[in-house]
Amino acid sequence: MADRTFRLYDSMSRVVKPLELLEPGHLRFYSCGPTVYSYAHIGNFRSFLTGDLIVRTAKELGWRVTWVTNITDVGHLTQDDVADAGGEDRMEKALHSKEGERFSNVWELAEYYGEKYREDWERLNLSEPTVRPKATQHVREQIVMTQALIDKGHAYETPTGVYFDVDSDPDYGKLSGNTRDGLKEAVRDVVLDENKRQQADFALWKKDDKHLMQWFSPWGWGFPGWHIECSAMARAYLGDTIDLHSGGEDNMFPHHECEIAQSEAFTGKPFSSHWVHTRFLQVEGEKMAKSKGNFFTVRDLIEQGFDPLALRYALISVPYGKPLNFTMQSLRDAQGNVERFRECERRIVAALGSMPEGADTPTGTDLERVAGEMLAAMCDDLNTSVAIAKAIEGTKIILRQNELSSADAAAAAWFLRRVEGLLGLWRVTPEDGCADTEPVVDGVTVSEWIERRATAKKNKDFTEADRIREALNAAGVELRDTPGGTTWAKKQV
RNA sequence: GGCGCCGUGCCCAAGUGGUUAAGGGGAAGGUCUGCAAAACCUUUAUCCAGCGGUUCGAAUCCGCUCGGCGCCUCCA
Repeated sequence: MADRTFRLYDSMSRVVKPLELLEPGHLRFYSCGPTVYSYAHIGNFRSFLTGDLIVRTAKELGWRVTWVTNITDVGHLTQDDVADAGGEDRMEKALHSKEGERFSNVWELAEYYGEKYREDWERLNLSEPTVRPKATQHVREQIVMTQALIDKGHAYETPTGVYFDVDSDPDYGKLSGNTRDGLKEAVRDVVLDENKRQQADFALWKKDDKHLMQWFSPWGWGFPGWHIECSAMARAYLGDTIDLHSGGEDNMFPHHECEIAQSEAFTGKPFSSHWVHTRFLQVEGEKMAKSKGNFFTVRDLIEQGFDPLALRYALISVPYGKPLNFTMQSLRDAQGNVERFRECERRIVAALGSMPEGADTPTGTDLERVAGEMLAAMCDDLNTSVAIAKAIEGTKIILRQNELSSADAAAAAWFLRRVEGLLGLWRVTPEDGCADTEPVVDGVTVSEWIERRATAKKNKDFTEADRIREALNAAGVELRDTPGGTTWAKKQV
């Protein structure tokens, strides 16, 4: 397994190529995280899930992974509007919105949404990053880097801020394909400013002593430019050159382009060996937008009763490099499939009493083969469609047998753990298991009801048996008669 | 205006030069069952928007036409 190559599309060279590590067996990876001014939506998470899947695949390959994904808790310009120095940024805008009324300041607002973001992250079963730095905790590094860029002649100060001099970087535009000539039009964080040398020059520091979040710097009170935070944090935790950097497709320009310019001008070394960008998702064939009424946050869908793992399934069912058409139907389709993994778990537990640990020697050669194909699919530019198909093929092999032998159950458990590790579409039911606490219906436990129903059935009292089944069903408990007896499961949406 | 993507069965969707075009949903039939549910099995595209070309050979490459979408601006 260790000799497998992990191939990913690289946006810089525009070709699928093996992920090459600076230090063999150790992936250093930075993913752009969200600006926490609101609840994260499913599009945000499609992009974060790409990072998660890369990390999972790398770990299945036995690599050590240092994964940094930031939280941007500083607001940035919503428009290229320098005339109005008190103009709102995204954080301020959120604070002044109806949603934001309950917060007393932007710091509280950022803290709140950052916390909610981590909750969604956990519910969608993303792996924990090694570090999750906040931009506000690294302002000092950003100031140091900005000062150094001035010293090296790559940046200059104006009455409104400090700007990166795009002309000082002959490679500027190498990621996005944008040329300086093509950048006559203003872009994000490219501020209209008479004092700038070039329209395309972008802000490293904005002078603003009225901004709600401000820090003191060699250039007075103000706040850092958006791009510099990622350059500073990536370097702080991962070093001058990293193996891989990811983000949404919209990050390619200007954000990542500017990060490359800053970091490489600062260190004189290549910034990242590999770039991965996740395509946007659409909803019912259209761009997801609040104005279109097809805008979904993760928590909306979960509160509507959808299984978080089904949402995860739907969001990773199409490879990251293609647009994903998210539909309610696809979410319902996903539900039954994540349930299959749980059904496998029930069969295993029924056969062994619990999920066995350390069953690394599968007796099921079929399962071993399928797991290998599943990993191979992920190594092939994260072909999640094929990997999921393989996971399902595995469940069929397991569920085909009505009762598992203990050897087969051990193999099945091993396979489930591969699905868990690589795709995250199944997770062990928690021990303390509030999730699986036995429901009590009308003051009687489900197992007691099952016994009463068995008695009724034995006495051919099918009316009573069906009445019990219906009552439990109405209470959200589904009964399943198997050759080995009756089991139950909570009904899914 | 600049750049780019997509069009595969009823729906979602993998496959991008060569055996029988993955997988999921749905539908139909079957096994099991008192009935149901769950699970499993079987069936469901001689064909990949249309037209033309390259090739021994194309859903996969090239051109055109039609249709849908995205980025370039806050956005993952």
